[in-house]
Amino acid sequence: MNKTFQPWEFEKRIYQKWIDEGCFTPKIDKTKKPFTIVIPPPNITGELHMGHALNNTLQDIIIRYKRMDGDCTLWLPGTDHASIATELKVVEMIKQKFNKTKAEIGREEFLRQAYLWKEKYGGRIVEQLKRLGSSCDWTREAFTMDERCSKAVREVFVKLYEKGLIYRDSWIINWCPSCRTALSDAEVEYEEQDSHLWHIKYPYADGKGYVIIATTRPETMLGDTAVAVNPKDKRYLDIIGKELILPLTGRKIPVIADDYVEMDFGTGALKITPAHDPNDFEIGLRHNLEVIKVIEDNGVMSENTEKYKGLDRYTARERIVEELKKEGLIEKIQDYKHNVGKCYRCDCDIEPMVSKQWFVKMQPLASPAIKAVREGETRFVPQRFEKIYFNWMENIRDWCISRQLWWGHRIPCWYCQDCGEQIVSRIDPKACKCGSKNLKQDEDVLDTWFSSALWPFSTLGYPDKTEDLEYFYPTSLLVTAYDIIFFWVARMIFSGLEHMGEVPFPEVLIHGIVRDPEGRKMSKSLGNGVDPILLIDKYGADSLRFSLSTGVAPGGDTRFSEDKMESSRNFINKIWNASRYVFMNTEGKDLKQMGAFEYTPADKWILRKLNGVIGEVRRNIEHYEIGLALAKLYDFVWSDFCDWYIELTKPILYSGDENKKTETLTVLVYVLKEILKLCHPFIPFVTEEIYSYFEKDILMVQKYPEQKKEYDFEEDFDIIKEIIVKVRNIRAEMNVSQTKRIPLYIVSKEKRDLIEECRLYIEKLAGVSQITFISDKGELTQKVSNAVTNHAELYIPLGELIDFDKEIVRLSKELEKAENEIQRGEKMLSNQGFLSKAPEKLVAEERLKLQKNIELKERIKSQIDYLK
RNA sequence: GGGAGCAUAGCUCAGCUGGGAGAGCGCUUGCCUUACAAGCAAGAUGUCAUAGGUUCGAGCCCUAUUGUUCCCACCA
Repeated sequence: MNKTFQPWEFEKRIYQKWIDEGCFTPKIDKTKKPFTIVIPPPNITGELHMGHALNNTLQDIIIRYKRMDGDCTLWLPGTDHASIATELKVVEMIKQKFNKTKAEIGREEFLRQAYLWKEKYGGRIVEQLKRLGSSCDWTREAFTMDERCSKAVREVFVKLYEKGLIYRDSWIINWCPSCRTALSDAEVEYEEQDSHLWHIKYPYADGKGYVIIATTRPETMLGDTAVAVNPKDKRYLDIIGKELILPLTGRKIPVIADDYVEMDFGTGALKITPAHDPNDFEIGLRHNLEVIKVIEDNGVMSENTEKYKGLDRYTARERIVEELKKEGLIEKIQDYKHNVGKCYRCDCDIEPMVSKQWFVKMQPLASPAIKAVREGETRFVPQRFEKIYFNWMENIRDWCISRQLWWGHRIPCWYCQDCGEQIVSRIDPKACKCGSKNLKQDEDVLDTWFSSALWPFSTLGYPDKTEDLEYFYPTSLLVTAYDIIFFWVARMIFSGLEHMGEVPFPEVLIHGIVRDPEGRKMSKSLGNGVDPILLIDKYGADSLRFSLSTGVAPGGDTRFSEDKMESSRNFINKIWNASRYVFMNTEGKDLKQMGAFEYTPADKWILRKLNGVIGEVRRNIEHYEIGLALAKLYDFVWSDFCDWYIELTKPILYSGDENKKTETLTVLVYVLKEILKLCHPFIPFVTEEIYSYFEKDILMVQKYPEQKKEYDFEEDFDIIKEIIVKVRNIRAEMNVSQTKRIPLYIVSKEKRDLIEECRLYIEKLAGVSQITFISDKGELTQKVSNAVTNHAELYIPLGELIDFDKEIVRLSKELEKAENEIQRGEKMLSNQGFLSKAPEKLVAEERLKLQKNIELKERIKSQIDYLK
């Protein structure tokens, strides 16, 4: 074994071994409990980022744990076609390669190029997931546009259409003028921007005066078809029903009354543009207003705007304001901050627009989905995210699912060019009812999230009743970041309920996002992102996994810094070297059976500790408290196993007693192997590699450690530890050289046997040359330094090294501590309320502590007197 | 406008059902001790944001306040 841990030497080899042995592929066994996780499919356009790394590390920890614990586990991987993101990439690629636009190259060729692109680059993220150690069943890898998933998409679309839950209509939608497609509400992000509130005069048609309206979007005025006021607004009561002249157009528009208008905002008069504002659109419907579209799909002014036609919407805004100023129709311009909708893919300003699109009717789907979570069929961890879910589901609007793109699932609807019939069908129709064969398929594709919503069952074979679907659905757990609860989690829940009649998973583990060392979100524009692959190259995948999962609590964000990578690597190196110590001492030796010999006090101590940590780690993982589990392992491995147990084995290994040596090595190897198993889900590569030095078998398929009753020893080895620490303490304070061995005198009545048995440990670990038991300090004739523990008084003759003043100061501090403790205990025990209401066990414990502290105090006091 | 989270050592954060404040990094001192200097040993460090309340007992529960981060809504 190398002196230091060198992950690049074995990570790829070990991953290949797991693959070759088929360790990731479950064998369906109906007598076993299935445990299934479907991966949140990364976009084929994506490069692995820290968010993916965190998400997949958590999934892998849980799935590896469940696999070792005996469940029939499936972690089903795959990728998402990411319709907008991929389309943008391919458009760019085509422009560079052929200097052609989408329209010029045509749909068929575009799709051919897109598939070529996908073949070339789409698999990259999958390779990156493998570097991380993800134990996905790659034989079941899915893609949202593969045959299986596409079949599910079409089935679901047709089913919902036939049920009347999918419809096509002209409605106000979010339009991205840059991506040139409609978007769902969830795909719009709002950002506060500095702007103005323009107050514009709209003259009465009868020529007497004007109404002033306030707007943030003057360019849309060309599409105004009314001005609305609140019916209760006394200022405007008499003008309701009057006509106004829309400036710059001369068109006549009415003044209408609608409750929606706030009286105390702006002027209390609101211009109504049904074609370009969602609220105005609703008002327009109520009042039957004309819809005049003034902005085109590409963000320029439409032909309805006459002389502004072809201008960009923001240029048009400036022109219009200028002209209004010229005509004296601008009352005032206020500075104003407001929220502007942005496209989540390209960051372009969203234009609300009336457009003919496909929608999913949400009400009937949302209600059961709300009920399911409310009744606990699906549980969010942590629970607070349920509120977010409810809030969204309860206020949901119909879901716009059509996208004016080519990369995606084409909408399975055909229009008869002769009779106008609309045919929605599972299979491509040959002819219309009217006999015409002149059919044209809808040009649009579906929202990417429409197919991801089906992921937990489409990947398992739906709509076919496959063995996988039968056995693995519903899945067991979903692990995802909180930022896609709406996009994905919520939609999977209602889709699962609707199409499978059952929630897709009983639990959702929500985690946070990875931030930079300053707590900022990692982003391309800030350039503060870190490439997980580079980190893996430098420190190894295990270090990255450890860094990401240490300190994570469900739902919490985590800050990442390279310092964490170093301390993670150091910990792994610690395990590596502890193993090296064990390996070097056991190589080629025959060991005994556990239980076939007498354990030393140190053995009993470590076995008991091991039992404790097994219980805690198991419980933490079951509750998805990954960070806590890891902290406990860290502490056990480093402090208990390495710092103490290994050191305690040295006196025995370096003694000449071959029999004892073999016994100690037996325990040492046993505990180490248990540690490797315990740590394996978190740091799979290094544990597997180390295990191979000891066993031929594969570690990842071993049984996860369980607590063993026979290791729950009654032991008081902590007394020995305390003696060792105290002696070391004196040595450090008295500046005794580390190599100098010193004699130790001990007064101990009740623990003398134990101390006697552990003599060797104390001598070796505390640098003691000889332990002598005495019955009273009066027996000592030399000048001694001393320390007191609860079970022993320690005396160390140090000759001239002793500084009595220093000693007295040190002991006085300890005396003070003991006195404080006594005070605290007396206060508690003199409290009637405590005595009568606190648990008996606790009261008894406090009594015992008090007793001990009083004894301790007396001993220290007598030491101080002795020194004076 | 509605909602949620967070506030604990110099920094990053744990602290599970209320019962003597913890870790890592950093810092001080001494050590290359035959697994490991990516290390060992011994240390120092806290008004648990503020003010009330519940309780025998509060970092933890309740109320208010302050600061901070985020999500949703979109009054033009």
